[in-house]
Amino acid sequence: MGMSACSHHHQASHGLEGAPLSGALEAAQVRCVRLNERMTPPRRRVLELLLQAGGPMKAYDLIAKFGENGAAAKPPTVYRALDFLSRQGFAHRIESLNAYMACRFGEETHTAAFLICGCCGETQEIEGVAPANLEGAAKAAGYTLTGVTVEARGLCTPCASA
Amino acid sequence: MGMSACSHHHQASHGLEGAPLSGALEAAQVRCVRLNERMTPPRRRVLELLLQAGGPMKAYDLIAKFGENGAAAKPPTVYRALDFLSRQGFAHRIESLNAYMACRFGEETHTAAFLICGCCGETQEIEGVAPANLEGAAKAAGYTLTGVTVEARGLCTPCASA
DNA sequence: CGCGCATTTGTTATAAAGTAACATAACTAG
DNA sequence: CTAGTTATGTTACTTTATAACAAATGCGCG
Repeated sequence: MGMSACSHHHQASHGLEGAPLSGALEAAQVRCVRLNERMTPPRRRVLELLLQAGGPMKAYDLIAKFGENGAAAKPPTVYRALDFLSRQGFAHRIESLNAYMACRFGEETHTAAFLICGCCGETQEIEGVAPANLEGAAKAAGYTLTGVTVEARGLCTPCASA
Repeated sequence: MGMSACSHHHQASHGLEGAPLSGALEAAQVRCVRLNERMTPPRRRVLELLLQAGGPMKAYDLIAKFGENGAAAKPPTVYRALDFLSRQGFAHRIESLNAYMACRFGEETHTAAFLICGCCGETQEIEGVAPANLEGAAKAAGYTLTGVTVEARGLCTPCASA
């Protein structure tokens, strides 16, 4: 759930802007065309906000920032865009934060895993940490796997040393 | 979030009752004494409901069932008990379901991992599936780990064959 | 083209999940 | 027994998310 109270606010921004931002949006667009999916204006706008943020965003912050001129969106507009972006792998829901984040990696379907600082909220998506033995345990229990969520809690360097 | 619609409702109950139930409650009580923690009536009651259910329960279902004679609890009563039970390892929050489940294992602190059927909701806690390389990835990113959540989605045997 | 179907969006309303804040009570150490 | 801490009771509210249905848009096809 929430962070522990933490007095030191560092939080490098990590967000995209300018050419990298439009490049990432363009790449998403291209990928949609290839997959026969539609990158519509609201979907594109939500992805843009996530890429600009460069970290986890709450749904209602997206809703508040959605409109170009300070106007908010209606909740379903943003939730539907988030559903789409998650289905296509452009974004992930971070369950333990009730937040959403642009996917850092390419289109290959990976096991999304996150390192979350419990103090400042800094969150990184990481690769290659699929749980060992999970396949075996699932098989033993008679489950066919469709996806795995890994969310690791910890302290980032600045928070640990403060 | 929710399950995919699914017409077949099997769901073996897995819940405790009678002697096994009171035994489990007694064991929790004993463990609390040893750790100098207090197994108070509301905490005990919430744990009892979780053990009886034998599977994930929503907070508001616990709230509704809390009172002995059909009376509901106030939300903070149950949420506080759930916080306590989670801290002590008697229960886990299942992030991707917004639900809570009694811990199936003993007191050793383990990485809680779950197999969740996306169709019928059947959920099992499993052991020994800590993510490979997570320690390394965390270290590389400068994180000190404090805990890990693993939630695997899939289809249980009845749902897969239906 | 223009008709029909599927997908997406707009909109209103409401459900579900969780917490803040503060008063009261119960344990526990001295 | 009294002061401090921990837990509970209670009211009110915030945050998060979805249902339901109407309007619009895109898209294949005759």
